Amino acid sequence: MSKEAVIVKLIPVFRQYGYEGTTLSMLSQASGLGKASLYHHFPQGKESMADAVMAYVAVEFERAVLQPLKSDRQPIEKLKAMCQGLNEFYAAGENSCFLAIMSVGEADNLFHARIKQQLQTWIETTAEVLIEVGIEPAEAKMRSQHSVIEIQGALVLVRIIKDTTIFENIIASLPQKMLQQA
Amino acid sequence: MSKEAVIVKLIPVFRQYGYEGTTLSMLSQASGLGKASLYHHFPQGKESMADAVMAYVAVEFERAVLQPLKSDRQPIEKLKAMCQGLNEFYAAGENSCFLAIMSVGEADNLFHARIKQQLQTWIETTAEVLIEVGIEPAEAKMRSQHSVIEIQGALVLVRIIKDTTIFENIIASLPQKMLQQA
DNA sequence: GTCTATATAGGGATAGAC
DNA sequence: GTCTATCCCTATATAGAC
Repeated sequence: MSKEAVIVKLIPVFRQYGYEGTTLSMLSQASGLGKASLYHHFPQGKESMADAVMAYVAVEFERAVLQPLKSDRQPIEKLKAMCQGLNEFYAAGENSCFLAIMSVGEADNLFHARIKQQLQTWIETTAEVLIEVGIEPAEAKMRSQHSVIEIQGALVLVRIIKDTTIFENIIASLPQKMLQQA
Repeated sequence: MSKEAVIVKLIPVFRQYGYEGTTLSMLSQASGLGKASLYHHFPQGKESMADAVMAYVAVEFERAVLQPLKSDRQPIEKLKAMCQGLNEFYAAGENSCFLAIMSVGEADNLFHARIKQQLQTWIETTAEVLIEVGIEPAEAKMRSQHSVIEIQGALVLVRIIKDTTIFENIIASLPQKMLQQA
């Protein structure tokens, strides 16, 4: 099995149980590999498995969410494309955000710098699009940050209330909200 | 030491490390009691410690956040009082929300029903105030839910970015936002 | 009510055969 | 590259003295 194929199978385990709630037994079962086989792919053990999963997911996020913002379409179209990417990336809200899940406990000690960096890149990349339509940089940053707040909050609520329309409504309202009176 | 005094000392451990990231050794150290002494207070072990902590925090939330909404003041004053309570309860955003932290992994299996119930009570109690000023019940629920989304999202961002002004800004804007054009 | 000491299970991790 | 078998450690939990 390719390393990438293994990583893909580990993703849902870390996402559901968090770093410390995930055990090698779970990862073994999810991947179909014995524990020792996992150590062949990840000599540093659980920590490097989480590391690989985070890196893989970051690339997926870049592709699904950030790339659309860097295309040469109209700003409104870019934002709509981002929202489509968000809907896909978070499976309509059913997927918890890795950045939120991994910013707790020991995982936070291990990955904090990367998590913070990723979140800020997201905010800044979105802000660029707003600046493009003439919104003041400071205001653009605020709006962009606010959109991320809404998304993260919606993901928490969906996890608890189990109603994906909460997430879908937030996503649907995002583009207009971000550009309003611009 | 009284049971309540013990519970208070356990709170920050579960809040920072989550249910599965918290160990009895941590709880022992935080409380100043030996592991066996903790079992005197909580015969069911870690699960009942988390249970007691969740119940205690729920009472604090009720007092700080929900009670102000049930006073006989003007609606806008009630919302402002809630925001003051939120700021206190979440320590200006430095405290992660227990409902969010405990809705992950094994803890979610143990506590999901209570967590969902608590979140919905919060949303409904806030909605009552909006209905009081003539907002349609459906719209009141939406706005109320949206305010909780913003709070939860802000708590996630503060945890990662470590800037409490994010939370404070959200809180400051809440009352007006909830009542706008009502 | 708190302690020391201990039991038991499962966690992460490794050795070495195939 | 995957396995079986095993190691060591820590986690949860208990027994029983004080």
